[in-house]
Amino acid sequence: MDTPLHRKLSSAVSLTDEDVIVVDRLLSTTQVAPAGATLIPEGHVGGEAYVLLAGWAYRFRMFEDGRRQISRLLLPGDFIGLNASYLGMPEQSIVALTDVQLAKIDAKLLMEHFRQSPRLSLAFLWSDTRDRFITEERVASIGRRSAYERLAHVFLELYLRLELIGEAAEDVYSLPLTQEHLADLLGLTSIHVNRVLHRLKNDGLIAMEARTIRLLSREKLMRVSDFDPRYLMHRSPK
Amino acid sequence: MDTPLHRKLSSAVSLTDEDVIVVDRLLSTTQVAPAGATLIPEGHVGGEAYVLLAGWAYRFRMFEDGRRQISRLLLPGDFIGLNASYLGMPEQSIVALTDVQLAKIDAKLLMEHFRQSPRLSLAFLWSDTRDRFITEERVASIGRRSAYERLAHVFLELYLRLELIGEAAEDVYSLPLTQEHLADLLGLTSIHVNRVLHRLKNDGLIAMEARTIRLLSREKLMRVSDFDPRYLMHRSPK
DNA sequence: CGTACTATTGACGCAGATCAAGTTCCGTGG
DNA sequence: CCACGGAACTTGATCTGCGTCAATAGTACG
Repeated sequence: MDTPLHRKLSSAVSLTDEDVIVVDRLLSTTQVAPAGATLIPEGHVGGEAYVLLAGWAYRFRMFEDGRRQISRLLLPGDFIGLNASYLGMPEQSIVALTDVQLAKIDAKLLMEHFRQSPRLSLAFLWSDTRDRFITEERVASIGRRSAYERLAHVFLELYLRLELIGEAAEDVYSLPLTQEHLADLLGLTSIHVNRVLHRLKNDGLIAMEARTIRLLSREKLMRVSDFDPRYLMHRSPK
Repeated sequence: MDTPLHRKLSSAVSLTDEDVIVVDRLLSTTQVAPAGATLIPEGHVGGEAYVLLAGWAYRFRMFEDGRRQISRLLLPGDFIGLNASYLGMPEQSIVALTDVQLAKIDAKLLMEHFRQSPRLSLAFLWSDTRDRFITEERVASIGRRSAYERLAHVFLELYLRLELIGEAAEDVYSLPLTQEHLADLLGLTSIHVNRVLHRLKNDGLIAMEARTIRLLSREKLMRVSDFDPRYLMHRSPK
């Protein structure tokens, strides 16, 4: 098989055939949900864990007065609520951004497998650590980068993350985020995102049409945003 | 023994005597470093892993033009570079904020122990997940909270984290951060931190003298910052 | 073709940055 | 015990990136 999850895990470690079988079995019970569906409700305890097989989702913090901050974007191959489920701790809300396909996974059972396959547990540790690094780089973005730099940075990040799972190539990928999503992800308003997006286009850094983005100069985007790809823990970190 | 690490881990799971012995053995080789010392240099690969036994440290991202963002504050009982060490991946810089006492740990050996003690590995998974939630809440802070709210929030967070390890009680704790550290942690300038700190004092929310902070009204601080303690995954999440 | 998102554009305001001086606090050495 | 030097903290004046408010225009779908 050649799913996003397989690509992702085997980019980190060389899985044996047996590992692959274990992973496949994990993904056996699939289901779908439409865009906008709540996958994990706010504060839900001991909930289910999933692998996102197709489509995008996001995890967010909602404030009492309506402010919203997206804390993490979930792409195909990413885990949803795995740690919280296993620990029996509450999760933040997670909502489907597009129509999604999910595989429900049994967290306890998965942890059981880890005891048998060091490679598998290493791959998951890698995935977990990478998610954390992504969030820490987001802190750096929101805390210290300008709006222009933040957008440049996130478009590069998404390209590399999607490329890893075979969903981006030749500087082009499908971007289902609205300007409001981008704003909530980057700590901005959608109005400002709109203006800065135009600047990026005018400056010849990106082109967008119909939910598709093209990076016209990764080189310039990297320079602009002081992009250091090491945090993504991919193989050939430029 | 009753170290911060023991308190932290046993707050999550009930460790057996044997687990405690394993943990103790991990902490056998201790060393010290002065305030300002670099514990992990930028981009260092396959480095050492430590447990912070005493003192504070921080992990940060430095930009080419000198901007700095602290991505994580490390308190006694926290792990330093554990995942990165085990995975052989590069780490961000980590610097001692105060004089610190460290125990070098062997990441491979520790992972070995996990295979034998489910409780121990659960405790570490809890710690890891909690660190991630803390960072995600920081994203929410920097992205959507005002400077006033951010400071209120971080003072509550630090209180609860320190209380867990027995280093804060009765709304008072020692706060070795300078205003510049606070600024780099919260995505502000030290000048603005200074002004807002005065507002918090005038409003009767906190009092500070000689590197010690007193929370005069946790109630008000929580209201102001829309503080939801669940993300810290402590036992009695009020 | 209406209803409801989503994107766009302009005018204006403000939280927080920047610039520029001080001042206070300490640790250190004479 | 005091003088010195460098952090750390203050305070004021001014500027600006981004937010807020308001209105319009696409677009998508039922």
